[in-house]
Amino acid sequence: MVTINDIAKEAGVAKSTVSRYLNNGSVSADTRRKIDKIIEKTGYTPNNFARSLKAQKTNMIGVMIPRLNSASTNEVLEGIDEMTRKLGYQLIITNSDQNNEREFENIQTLAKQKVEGVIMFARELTPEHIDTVKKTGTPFLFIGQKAEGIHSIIHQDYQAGAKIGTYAIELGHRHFLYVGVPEKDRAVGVERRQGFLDAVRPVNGSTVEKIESDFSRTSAYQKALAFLPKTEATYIVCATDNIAVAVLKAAKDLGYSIPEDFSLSGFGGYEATAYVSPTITTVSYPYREMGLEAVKKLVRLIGKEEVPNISEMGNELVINQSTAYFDKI
Amino acid sequence: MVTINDIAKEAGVAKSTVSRYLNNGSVSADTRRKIDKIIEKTGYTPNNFARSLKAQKTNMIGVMIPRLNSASTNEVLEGIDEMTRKLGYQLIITNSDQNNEREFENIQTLAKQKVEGVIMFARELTPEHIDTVKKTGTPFLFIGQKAEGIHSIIHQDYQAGAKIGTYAIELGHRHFLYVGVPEKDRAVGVERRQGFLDAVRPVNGSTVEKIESDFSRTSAYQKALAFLPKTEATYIVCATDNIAVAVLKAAKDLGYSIPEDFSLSGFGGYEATAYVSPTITTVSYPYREMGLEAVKKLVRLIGKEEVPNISEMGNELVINQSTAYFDKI
DNA sequence: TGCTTTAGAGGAACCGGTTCTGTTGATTAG
DNA sequence: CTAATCAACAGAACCGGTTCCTCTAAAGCA
Repeated sequence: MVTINDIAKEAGVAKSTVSRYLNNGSVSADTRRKIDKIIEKTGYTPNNFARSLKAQKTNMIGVMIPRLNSASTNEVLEGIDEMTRKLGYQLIITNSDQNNEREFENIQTLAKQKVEGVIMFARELTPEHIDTVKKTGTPFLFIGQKAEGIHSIIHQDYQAGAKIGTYAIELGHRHFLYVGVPEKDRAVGVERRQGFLDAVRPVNGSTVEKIESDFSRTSAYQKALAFLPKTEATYIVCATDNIAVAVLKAAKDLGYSIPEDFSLSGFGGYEATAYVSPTITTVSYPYREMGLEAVKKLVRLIGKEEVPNISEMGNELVINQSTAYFDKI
Repeated sequence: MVTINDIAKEAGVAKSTVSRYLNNGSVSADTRRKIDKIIEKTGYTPNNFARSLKAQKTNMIGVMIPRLNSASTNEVLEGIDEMTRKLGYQLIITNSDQNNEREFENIQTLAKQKVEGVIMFARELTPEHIDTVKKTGTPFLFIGQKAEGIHSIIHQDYQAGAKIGTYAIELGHRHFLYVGVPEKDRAVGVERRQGFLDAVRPVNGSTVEKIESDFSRTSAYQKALAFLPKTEATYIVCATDNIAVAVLKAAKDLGYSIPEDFSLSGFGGYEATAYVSPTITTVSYPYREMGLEAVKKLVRLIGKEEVPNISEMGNELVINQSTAYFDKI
């Protein structure tokens, strides 16, 4: 590897001069030209490690995601990437594969890497998570879940659930099937559902059947195949767009028509909902903006500025073809 | 920040002792206990930079992707992530947003970061790319495209195209519409198409109309809306699954039935093709395996082992519901 | 008991940069 | 003409680790 010493030696100057050349200036035109040429020739690039070591600043931000193949995660990531670059930071992305052990590991790894802050896509949050995070002393920002004493940025999941509930009731539906996800994910598994339930329950004669899937399409598809024939629901609420796409597919494969036999909706606002037939009604979340906000907020945290503990992102009901009036009342 | 010096001072030992404690051993049980306690108390984590600086080894691998919201990229990334972790490396992911300038920038950034090797998802490859890469002196591996003098791992795109061509001819189709992507992406834009054309052209009376989209669904959807009504084709070949999903949607919106009015196929084997109706015939690519292979190959390159210049991954025709015999001959 | 071996620890050098201090020769002000 | 100023550069210290060399005291051996 070519180092600053090699450059200095070859140019016949002190390495401090080369360093000055690389940074602020105060180098004569003559020396400048000499160094220029040698760097060009050798293809020298300064070692960022050595730099960071002295500067006590790594300019790196860590991101921890639960899995790589999630549309929502990737949209947030795009936002993070954009803002990160804009603010002059470098991203280190680690994947935990939805595995708690690997999350702990990754928190450690990022700490060793001396990233200046970490954005973590939270799923299930155990006390051990909170503990590990606090021990690092590194600024942390959770995305998607809130936790005592740690800054976070979340969706208004309860409100999103309520929007769907209210909308479905307005359409005249009274019998619902809720395809949910495990409660370990509080935001999606509990709050989103609760918002829906609270909007629907007060209405006379309403019923809600519940089944639980995970976040994968295969699981939702299987559950739907088994459950659709025996439900009395006229409206199927899916906890995510992915689940909705899978349930739609299952319904079609069983010979049902959407929205004639069932109305159907998801949450998220993924592109996929617009490229199936019928297009799926959903609540659209501002993923990209969330990524932008997350980085801005983290950077303020790094700079030890005052930042509100919890930020919430809004969302918006998007009515598509998969939902219709229940006119057989 | 807590450093090894702080630990040493507090324990009343030399920092070399603490270092030995952290690494190989040769520390008395007594001292070990003392240091143990202090590290626990202070939450000390060794600074990887300082370590790398001395060790001349960063244990980092850089990955450069063109965009974050691509299903195929993410599947390859999963494979990369898995193998990377297995072999004890740390991933730095940079996104170039399909922008050449940013690719050059990122190559520089990764070089400064002193990653031990880089896996780059190649799109358009200009001489400047090759040049920039070679100048870094860092081991590089291209995914998806080959380039003179740089190692790469690619799909058998020509063969994949030929598979679709042969299959469509067997079904009795003679008139084709090829929805392609720009030729700047040689693998997808040229070779995949050429494989198809070479399989189809020799057949008597066959015709191929061509339109060009980009990799986005919106673009493909718009083009299809305009073009489907006037084509004489009975089989639509889409250069990617994403395009196929969009064309399917457009066809439905125009009132066509698939495969009754048109047969339709894609390339890639994304999950999405299985969750639309009808399911889409495609060629399935081993993305995850490609990621695994890529890291293995790169690590061999880093270790200066002999590695074949180009590795090819196979692929497999997956027949689904979107293609049918053309029986009106 | 005396000599050799070895475990455990300290000290210094080193990795590749940045930055502070000091020196020198030329330029400018008085 | 002398004193003050300044640009340009050299040299040394430092960042937080690792590692090599050296020293000492205890253990092993004859």
